[in-house]
Amino acid sequence: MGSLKRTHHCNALSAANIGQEVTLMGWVLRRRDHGGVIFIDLRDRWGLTQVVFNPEINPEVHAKAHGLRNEWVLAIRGRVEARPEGMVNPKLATGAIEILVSELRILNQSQTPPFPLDEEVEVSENLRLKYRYLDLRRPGMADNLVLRHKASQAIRSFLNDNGFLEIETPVLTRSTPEGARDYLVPSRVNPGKFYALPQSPQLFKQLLMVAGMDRYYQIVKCFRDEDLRADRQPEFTQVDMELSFVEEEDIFAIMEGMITHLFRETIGYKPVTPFPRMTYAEAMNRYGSDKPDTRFGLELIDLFTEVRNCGFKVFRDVVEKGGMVKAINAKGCATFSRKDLDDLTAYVGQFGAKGLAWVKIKEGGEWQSPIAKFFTDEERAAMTRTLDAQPGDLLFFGADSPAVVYAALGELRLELGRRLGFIDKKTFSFVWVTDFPLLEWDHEQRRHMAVHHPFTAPAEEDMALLATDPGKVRSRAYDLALNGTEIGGGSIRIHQPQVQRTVFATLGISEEEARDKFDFLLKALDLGAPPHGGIAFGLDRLMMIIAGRDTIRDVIAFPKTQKATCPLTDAPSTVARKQLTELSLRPDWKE
RNA sequence: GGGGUCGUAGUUCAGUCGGUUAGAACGCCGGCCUGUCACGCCGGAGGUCGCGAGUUCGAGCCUCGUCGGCCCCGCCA
Repeated sequence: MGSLKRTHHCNALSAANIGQEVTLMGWVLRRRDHGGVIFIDLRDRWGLTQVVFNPEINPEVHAKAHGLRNEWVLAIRGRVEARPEGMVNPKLATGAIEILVSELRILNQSQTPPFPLDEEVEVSENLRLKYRYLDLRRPGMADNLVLRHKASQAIRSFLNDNGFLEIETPVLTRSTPEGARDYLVPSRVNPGKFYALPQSPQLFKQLLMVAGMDRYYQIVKCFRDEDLRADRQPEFTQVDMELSFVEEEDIFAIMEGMITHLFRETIGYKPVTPFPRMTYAEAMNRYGSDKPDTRFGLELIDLFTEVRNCGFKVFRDVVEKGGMVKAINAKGCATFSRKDLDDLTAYVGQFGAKGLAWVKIKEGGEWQSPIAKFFTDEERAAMTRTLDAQPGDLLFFGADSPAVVYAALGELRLELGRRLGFIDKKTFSFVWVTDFPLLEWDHEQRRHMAVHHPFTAPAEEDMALLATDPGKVRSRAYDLALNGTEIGGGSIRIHQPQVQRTVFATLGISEEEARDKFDFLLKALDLGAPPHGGIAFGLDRLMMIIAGRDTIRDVIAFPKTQKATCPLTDAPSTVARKQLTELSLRPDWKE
C-alpha cells in the first residue's frame, strides 16, 4: 500500500464531501470500459463507490486502469466530484458522487472468480461453501454476518445491564448419558479415556449457581453428533443463561426484555409483550405441535363427541382404541384439484398418516366426499357445525393414534399455510409453551426418558405422581417458539438432592450409575445449592428468522454440508496412523 | 438406516420419441467505443453431459450401481 492510508470506506462519501482528496481501498465489483472513460465500482464490506478514470485528465492512470479485472484489490487516490447533471444514481448511497482518480495502485490481482459475486444468479451451495470467502463478499451474506454481530452485541449489552456475568465453561468435558450422540475426543495422557464436546454447558452453569454467581450467560458453541437439517448443524451457537432465586415468571419477564432489545437493535422491530402463553397440551391439541406457528389459524378441531358413535367404522374404531379424530377446515379451499388432494395425501403420508379423508362443502352445504355416504344427515350436520363449515370450504380429517394425528395434521396445517400464503416473514409471532410432561415412555428402551433433561424440576403439585404415574408428571420446563420454530428452551432446575435422586431413579438410572456419572452434581446440590433455573436460545435459528433466511447455514460464516463436511477445508479428513497410536486408538479399517 | 429431488461450458439453465456437429444467457479472451452504472457493438475460445457398468446399430436421454448437493423421515435430553 506504500504510503497510502485509507481515508474512507466505500459507502461513506456523499455530496457533502465534494472537492475532498480521498483514498479508498477495495475490490473491483464491475468495470465499464468505454474506450475513453473507464468506470470501476469499488466494493468493500460497507458498500460501493464509482471511481472514474479519464484519459484527458490522467492518461497514464487511465492506461493502467485498462487492465483491471473483477475482484482485483485496489487502492485509489482521487478527488470527490459531483456527478454530471442527470448522472446521479439514486439506487446507490454514494450515487451523487464519484472519485476522479489521480493515483491507482494494484494491491493484488485475482483470477476470474468461479461464480459471479453480484446477487443476480443463484449459485449452487456446494460451490459457495467451497469458496466461502468469495460467497461472503456478496452483499446479502455480508449483511447477515453484520446482523449477527449486532445481535450478539445487543444480547451482551442487555445481559450486562441486568446483572449477568459472562463466564466460560470447558469444551473438553465428560460424556453424560441421555441426550444426543456426543462428539468424543480421545485423551492422549489417559489411554482409553475420552472427553466429550458439550451438548450444552448445562451442568457447569448449574454449578456456577451453586458457586453464587447468581446470573450467568455465555454465547457458546455446542456440539451434537446427529443428522443435519436446514436448521440443524453439528456445531451451533447457544445464548446460554442461568439465574438463581428465580421462578418461571422472572425468567419470562427478563427474556421478553432481551428479545425485545434484540429485535429493536437488529431490525428495528418491536415485539408485543408479554408474549402469549400456551400449555403443551393446548399447543398439541390446537396446532399438533409443541412449537406452534401462531401467525395463522387453520387450527385442529377435535371430533371425539361427533364420531364416537358415528356410522363410519374407521373413525369409530380409532376412537374406541384410544386414538383421536381431528379435522382442519381449510376455508375457501373447495377449489383444490384432485392433484392437490393427492399431493397433500402423499405429504401427510411421510408423517405416518395412512390416508387423508377430505370433504368439499358445496353450495347449499352438501358434502362432496368419498366418505360422505358413511355418515347420517345428523352426523354430517354435527361435524359441519363444530367445524364451522361453510359452502366453499375444504375439510381434512385425521384419524389415528394421537401421535400420528398431531404430526400429520400439524404438518398439513403448515403446508396449507404455505400454499395459501399465510407465512409472512415480516410477522414475528412469539409464544411460550409451558407444562411439558417431565417424562415420556421410550418403547425401544422400555423406560421413561426425560423430555427436557434429567435436571428439570417436576411441577410441585405433581411430585406425588412420580412414584405412581410418572408419565403424568408435568415439568417446570418452557420453550419459546417463534413462527413455528423452537428458538429457546429451559426450565427451573432441581436444587434438592433428594428430588434429583428420585428423578434419576424414575429414569432407571441406578444409585450406582448416578454416583458414577453425576456424583459431582449431587454433591454440589448437597452443599447449599440455591433454587435456580435458566434458558438457552439457539442463536443460529434466531438469526435465520431475523435475517429472513430459510437455513441457518446462511447466518453461519463457515457451515457444514448435510453430510457434516466442510467443502472449503475438506474436513473431516484422514489422519496419520501415528496420531492415532499416540491416542491409543487402533483403527481396524484399511488406509 | 430410509424416502424425494437435482447433477450438461467458468456460472445459471435448455436439450423433444434414444438418432447428424450438445445449445442459450451471463462470464471469459480479443477488437471498437468519452458518461456508464447488470454500459453498448463486433468477433472468438470454452464440454470426461458427476463417475462406473449395462441395454442398443446408436445413450446427455433408458436400466442398475456408485459419488456428491439439497429437502424430509428416523435421530436431535
